[in-house]
Parts: sequence; C-alpha cells; structure tokens
Amino acid sequence: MQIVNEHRRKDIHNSDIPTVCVACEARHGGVCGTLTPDQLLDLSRHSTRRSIEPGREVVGQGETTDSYANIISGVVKLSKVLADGRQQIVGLQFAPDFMGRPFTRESALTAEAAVDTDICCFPRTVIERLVSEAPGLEHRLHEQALKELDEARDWMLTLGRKTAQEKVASFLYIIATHIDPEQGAAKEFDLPLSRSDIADYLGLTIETVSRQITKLRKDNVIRIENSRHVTVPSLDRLMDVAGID
Amino acid sequence: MQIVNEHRRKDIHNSDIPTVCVACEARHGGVCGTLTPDQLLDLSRHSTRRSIEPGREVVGQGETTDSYANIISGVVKLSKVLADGRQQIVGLQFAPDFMGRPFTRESALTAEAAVDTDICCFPRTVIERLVSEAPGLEHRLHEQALKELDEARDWMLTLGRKTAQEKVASFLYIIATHIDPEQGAAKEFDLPLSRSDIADYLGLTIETVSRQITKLRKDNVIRIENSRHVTVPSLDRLMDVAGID
DNA sequence: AGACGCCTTTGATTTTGATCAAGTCGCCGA
DNA sequence: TCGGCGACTTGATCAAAATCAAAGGCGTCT
Repeated sequence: MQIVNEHRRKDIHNSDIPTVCVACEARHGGVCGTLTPDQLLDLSRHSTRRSIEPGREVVGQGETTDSYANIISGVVKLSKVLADGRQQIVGLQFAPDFMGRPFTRESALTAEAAVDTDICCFPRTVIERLVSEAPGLEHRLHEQALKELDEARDWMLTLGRKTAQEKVASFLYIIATHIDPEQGAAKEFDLPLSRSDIADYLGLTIETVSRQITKLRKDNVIRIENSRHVTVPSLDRLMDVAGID
Repeated sequence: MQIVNEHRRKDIHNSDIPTVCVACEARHGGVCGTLTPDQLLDLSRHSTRRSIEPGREVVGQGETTDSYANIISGVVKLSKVLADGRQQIVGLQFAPDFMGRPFTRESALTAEAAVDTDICCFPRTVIERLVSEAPGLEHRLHEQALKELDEARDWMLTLGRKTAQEKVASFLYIIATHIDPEQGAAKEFDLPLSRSDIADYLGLTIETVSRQITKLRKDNVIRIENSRHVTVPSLDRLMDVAGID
C-alpha cells in the first residue's frame, strides 16, 4: 500500500488562508469551507494520502474503522456479504464523496476500490474533535448521510421492483450521470465495474447482466467497445428503458 | 384528520424543568435531552398531536413537507412507486423514531400509517431554528439518518440476494425484534402489515408471501392465528431460516 | 508466437417466483 | 341468518432469471 504524506509547510505558514488540504491538495468534499483556517491546518497535518488499486479492500466488514477518508479520484464499492458468500453492493462512492462511519467503531460493510482510487485519510479522533468544535462539519457529514440514504432508497426500488433489463439500464444511467452530470448531451464513459460487480450491485448473475447489455446494444440504446467503454446516444432513451420518470 | 393540541401551562410554568413535550407527553425520540428547557418549551408550543388511521397518507411522494414528526405509537411505511404503479416500501418507522427530511422541501417518498398511529408534528421552521441554536439536536438527527441508512443497506442485501423464504423470515425477524427487543424469549406479536404491504416490502407478490408464510408454519418455524397474530417459538431458528448470521 | 488465465458472451436447461384463476375465511351490514 | 366484500390461501401454468456448460476475446508472461 502506497502512502504519500507530504505536508507543505510553505503553504501553511505564509499569509494566505488555506482552503485546501495540504496533504492532497483537494477540498475534501466541501468540508474545507466549514472549517476555520486553523482547523483546516489541524486536519491537513493529520491527513494521509493513499493510492488503492482495484480490488484492494479499504475496510473489511466487521473490522474496526479508525479513519475517515475523502475520495480524491476513483470509485469505491460498499458491499455486504451473506455467510454463504452471496454478495450485494449497497453503495458506490465517487469523488469527492466522504467515506466513513461517524460515531461507531464497527464497520458493517466492506469498502473496496473498483478502479484505481486515491483517497485522503484522517484519523477518526481528529474528525470527532473537529466535529465537536465546528458545528458546520457535523452538518456537512449529516448531509452526506442523507444523500446516501436517498440513494440507498432509490436503489431499493430498483432491486425490489425492476426487471433485469430495467436494472441494467438504471445502473448505466447512474454511471453516465455521475461521470458527466450535464444534461442532454450524448454520454461516453468507461464502466468502473466488472460484469461481476454489476451483477452484485443489481442482485443478478453475471450471465443475466451480460445478456441484458447485449440486448441494449442490439436495441441501439447503447454502444460498447472493449466491453467497458460505453456510449449512450440518448439519455432520455436510456431513462425510458430504465423506468425512470 | 383528528388534531389534538393542548398546551399544559401548569407543566411549563412551575419550577420543575420540562423534559417531555407538553403537547403529547412524549420524549420525542431522545431529542428532549438535547434541548434546553426554554428550547423544549418552544418546541412544545408549536407541536401538534395527530392520530392517523391505517392507510392514511401522511406525506405524498413529491409533495412539500412542512413538518417533522415524532412517532408516539404505531408504524409508518415509507414507500416509492414507479410510473406504472409498481411499489416498494423502502423503510418502516416505529415509535419513537423521528420522521422528516431535514434540509429539503421535497419529499421523495410517501409516508403512510400501517396501523393506527399517533404522531406529534413540528413545523420545519421551528426545527430548523432549533438546529441552528442547539448543535446537539443536529447530532441527534444525524444519528437517526445513520440508523436509517444502516437499515436501508441491510435491507438491500435482503432484496438483492435472498430467496423468497429468507425474505419472509427476515421480515418476521425485524418485526419480532422491534416489538420486543429482549433476546432469547419466544416472541408473540401482531403483524403491522397486510400481505400486500409485506409483498411491497420484500419485492415479492402477495401469493408468494402467503405461500412462504404457510411453509414456515408447516415447518414449525412460526405459528399463526387470524392471519395476523404470529408466535415465534425460537428466534434462533427464524434467524437461521432468514440467513442472518 | 504460443499458451495460459481471466473476463465476457452465448446456448441449453432448470428453477423460482409471477401470473392467472378459483376457492376459503372472517367480518360487517342488511 | 344470509349475502357480500375484502383479505388471504391454494392450485395450475407460465415466464424470467438462475444455473450449467461451452466457447470466444484479450492481455500477459514466457
């Protein structure tokens, strides 16, 4: 595991106010704005940048989490497994999301990089101290939790009530709009997940995912190259197939 | 809709500190402890008690929510529907949960009483003012959001990866442990949901739910009277069938 | 280049749960 | 007491997705 942790004293000690983490030069998902310059400096001093290759586990289910992290780039899968190995991905986190589970030491999930991912970690003790000092930070974490809750509930509708075809289209829609949130235009992107991951996200098997992707291709809803690179000519068409109003 | 709103000045103006909402005599899911007596009085003055019969909608999907509520007794279903009418229950709220969606005016879901339910409502303006004054209240709301997020993700595993039998057993397990959280003992309770609601919660059809309940009965995992009253002789056995480790 | 391994696709068959279709049960009101 | 109605159950059949099985592509290592 590659650790990069360089604190640039020059940025900190000169007169301009830091608004960006000195360890990773990122804004930490909007948190920076909720902190005073001193608090940001405090946070930055304790932050550690890590690069994670696909498939590497960040936190295992049931392990103690002792850090929070901000995703600088990449995609992280959050998943749960049953005793017999059946697996369900319960959330995807994209930059610049926060990861971490406030106010509990046990992680109920496994977090794993889906593609090459850079994160910036902070010890929970530092975050919890800052939360007690800066109410704006708790508000920011609260908003993140509410966003994840909304996403989880949307996905429950997909898992419980949509057909395989609609599920796959819904997944492509999520990725397409995350990669490039602009409306209207044709979308082109690389899938951050393997067929196996997509199956675990959708509650399907690999074979069903593959067949449904083939069907979307044959129906000209999407184009595919190298099994990972996707073009969506019309997002409206995709939404229609996905059952999104 | 029945409105009960009686403010007992005697409780407020005598010397002892109020720790309980004067409108409904409840503790509002632990919120009371996060407020000063003055703030609690403020909240109580604006609170309104409502009784809701089963099936009545509290807030419709897409409607503006202008109040928060604390569930005094009963069960509330949170659900989402697709354009063609397919429905998914995305959460159940039991007393003394908080309901309401902080920091947004649009409700993405429908909230509906599953059984006779009493709630105590506060206007969002009051809650949001108190949040800005009392950081402990935001913390309390944050914890509620995290609890709902955990429950949603657990349920995603059920929806995506469990069989019909495991789903029904998982549902019974949730109800059993909510009604009576004590470990070990045999559980006996009335189902707060109809077969149709259970189906919408589990992503199944009524018929499948019915067949699986019949099977659990024949396998002596549960006993049933009047199709609503359930006895679970061994919670361990139920957990086993539900695939809960 | 060739061989191995992994991911993906495609095909044949089976299974699970959905759908269609009658019943049954309990409750309420005439 | 009898209908009638809604909620639930049960049975027969069907369809969607899982499973089993066999390729096909693509990158990498030798």
